[in-house]
Amino acid sequence: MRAAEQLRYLILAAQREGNRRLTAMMSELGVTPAQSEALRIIADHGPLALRELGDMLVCDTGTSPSRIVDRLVAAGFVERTTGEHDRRQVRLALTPQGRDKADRVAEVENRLYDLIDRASEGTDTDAVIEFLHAFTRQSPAGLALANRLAAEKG
Amino acid sequence: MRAAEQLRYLILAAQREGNRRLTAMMSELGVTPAQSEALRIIADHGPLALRELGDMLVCDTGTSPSRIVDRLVAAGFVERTTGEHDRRQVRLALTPQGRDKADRVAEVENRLYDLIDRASEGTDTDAVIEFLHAFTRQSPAGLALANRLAAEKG
DNA sequence: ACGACATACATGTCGCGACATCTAAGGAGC
DNA sequence: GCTCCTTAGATGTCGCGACATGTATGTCGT
Repeated sequence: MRAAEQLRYLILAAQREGNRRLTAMMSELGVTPAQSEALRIIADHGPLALRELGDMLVCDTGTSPSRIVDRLVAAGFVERTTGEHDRRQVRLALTPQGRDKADRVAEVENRLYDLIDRASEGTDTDAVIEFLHAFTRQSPAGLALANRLAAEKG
Repeated sequence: MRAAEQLRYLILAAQREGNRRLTAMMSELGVTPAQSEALRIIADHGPLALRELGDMLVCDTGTSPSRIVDRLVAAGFVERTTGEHDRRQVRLALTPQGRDKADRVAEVENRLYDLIDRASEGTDTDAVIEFLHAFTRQSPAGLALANRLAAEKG
């Protein structure tokens, strides 16, 4: 089997396994991984337009994440408001319950990251990060992550 | 941002981007990435039971891949036959068109792997493979890949 | 002011992908 | 032979994830 083929399937397998675990961990909060990602972005980056959220979501990079937000609104975590200056826009803000849920999501995420840290002991993660970064540069999902990192610094 | 978090999103982004490209490349053959994977496994590992196929699929590792096979049967690429000795089983075999399609899929895959090789020039892919392998060991998707590698050697 | 174009978002569709549940068929112990 | 248990597969459900399309709103050129 070509190295590239192995790489392809390993990346797929790693994503699946990570998502499987995260799904299990997040289910105790009643949210899915995709919902948790959106929740955390809204929590961290304040009231946002749907487009701005979409620009930071690694999942659902294609179209606007209307339907993920639908569920967050239905669950009472997010409030949709029509933009004041631009009536096309939608402003997304967390409700008090949403803020609370986002905090709990952050805790669960940290548990996941601890797991990842433990699993990657002894390996040069920086090299892996560098490699994957080069791989995803220019891709929608890669740009979403870059946007998130940029916003974190600014 | 924690390294583990970056790793998490980079793996997600890499999978998404890879799938996006593969979808585009496979669409000229009228098959999806998941269908192409199943097609190639049946082509390489002869008549198979559905369970055996499931044990080698990195995608759809959960339940049996009945529905992916449904579409391959509907497209005329795969033939479902009830097992002779065990009437619960289903034997999956390629039709002549399926064999032809599998060959074309293999060509497209090689084009993808060439792209990956070119994109990973100058990086130590073996280290990345080692890392991801450790990461997916014991996971369903990881085991599926291991099964495939084992069958390749045997 | 108005028409062409662009942008923000919603919505329809399709194929997964994970989970739960159901049915049929086989096998083991008695 | 009969019950209990396991296994193989099919099927229902839900939430994505990618794509295409539709609609309302804003903007720009003239």
